[in-house]
Amino acid sequence: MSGKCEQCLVRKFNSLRALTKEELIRVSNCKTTKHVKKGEVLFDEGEHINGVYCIRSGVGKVSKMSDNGRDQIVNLIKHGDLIGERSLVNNEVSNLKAVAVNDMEVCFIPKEEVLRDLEKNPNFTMSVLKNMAISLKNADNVIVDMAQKTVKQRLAATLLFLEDQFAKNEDGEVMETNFSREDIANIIGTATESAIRLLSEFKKKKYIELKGKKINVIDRKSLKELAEGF
Amino acid sequence: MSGKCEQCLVRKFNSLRALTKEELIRVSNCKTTKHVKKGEVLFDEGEHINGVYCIRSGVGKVSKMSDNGRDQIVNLIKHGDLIGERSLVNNEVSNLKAVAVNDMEVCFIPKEEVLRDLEKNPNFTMSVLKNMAISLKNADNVIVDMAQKTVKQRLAATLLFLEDQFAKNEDGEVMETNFSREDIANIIGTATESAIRLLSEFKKKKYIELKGKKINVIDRKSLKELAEGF
DNA sequence: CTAAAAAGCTGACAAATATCATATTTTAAA
DNA sequence: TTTAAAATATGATATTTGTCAGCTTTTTAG
Repeated sequence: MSGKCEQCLVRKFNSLRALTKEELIRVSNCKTTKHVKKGEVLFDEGEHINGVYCIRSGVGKVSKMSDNGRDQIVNLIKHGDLIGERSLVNNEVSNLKAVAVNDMEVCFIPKEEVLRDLEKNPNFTMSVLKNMAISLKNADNVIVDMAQKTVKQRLAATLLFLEDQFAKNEDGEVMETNFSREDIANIIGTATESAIRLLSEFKKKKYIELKGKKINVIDRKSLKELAEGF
Repeated sequence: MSGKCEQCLVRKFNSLRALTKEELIRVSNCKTTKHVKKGEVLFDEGEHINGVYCIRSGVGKVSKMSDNGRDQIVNLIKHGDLIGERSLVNNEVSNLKAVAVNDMEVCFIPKEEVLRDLEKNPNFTMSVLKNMAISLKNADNVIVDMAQKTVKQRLAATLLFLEDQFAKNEDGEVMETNFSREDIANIIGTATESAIRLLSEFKKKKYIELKGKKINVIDRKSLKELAEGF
């Protein structure tokens, strides 16, 4: 155990903020905290998760293996995110795999406690419902982009997204995320070589700077126009 | 008004089955029934839906316009489906457009009634939540397919899906759905010509029969293998 | 019923993307 | 530190997919 949920700021970002003080104390008492090193698996496809994870720090990738044997990343997670509610709600094994991209600190809240709160606290349930509705809307947008945009457009959009969401950590400091070229390819759904090639092209056109794994966007406007199809 | 919800079998297929008898009577009294002719718009992007639609009969396509001006179909709806909960839960205008593929009969339940039931009946809320979790899982699968499968594989998968889900109506009779070649292209995310070309190829290979709009799958096995990447 | 419009179809070609091969650089392990 | 393995990079080429053009068939409106 590491710290109390009542004092943890991370919960402010997710549905746990809808819990009452008493519920939060109960959660705090039954939760476990876990360190997941870069590259380690938080949970895998087909696993019974039996609870939800609340991300305290670090970055993770959530993916699903496709028939052709390539992992497709369907979500990225960072501090404040809650993951596992879906499998929990439907009482199913996980259909996704979560791997740490950077070292992560996560709290695990057992299923029973979450289900109890869902039953007893309508505010909590509505909050989970709202979050799921937002996720579903985002998923629809991703489907449209995957279906209709070129790889180049998707890469441009993804670079902007990563800059917005993962360039700084919870304290606003510059964060060194460890997304590999393969990760980026698996986000946009293309071959690793294609992703690398396009990154080189963007670099040549001075849209971005490449410093090892760190990608700095230097021409937001051009990337944005590209992503939206100019 | 056309019939009472209490006696409508369609509700058995969706979250409305979680309502109590009293709630159902209230719903029945405030709902309105609407006929939507083939090609007509049920609701459009940016519109305040202000309620949910329960589909009694017919088939509809749910799509989103992409930046490049092409509609991407993200969902197909038929009898028993409920649509509009997402925008309702998040109190947002619709991000999607729904158009009738065949003549439809739909019931509209006003927002206030649905919100009231969500607040008062935890079983209903949990049911909506479960359905949304299922939709989210499906959306993830679509993302993976869009990103990782070829157009040919996606067409094969879509033909099987349409055969399973839309070949027969609510009474088990053969249903003549009116999906155009363009609709099919907009489901799999490709150019209409490409979809047509591949359909011709599948016909030549005796995977399917083409009789006007009606597409009959005659070699499920081959299509399945193709879709899964043999 | 008939004309016009829309949908369906096919070919030719161009553009986008994947694959394979190989070299270079970076990272991790001994 | 040294060495092996992994990640990154780039070229050559094959495959897939999109676009444009023209034609035929089907549907719709008058």
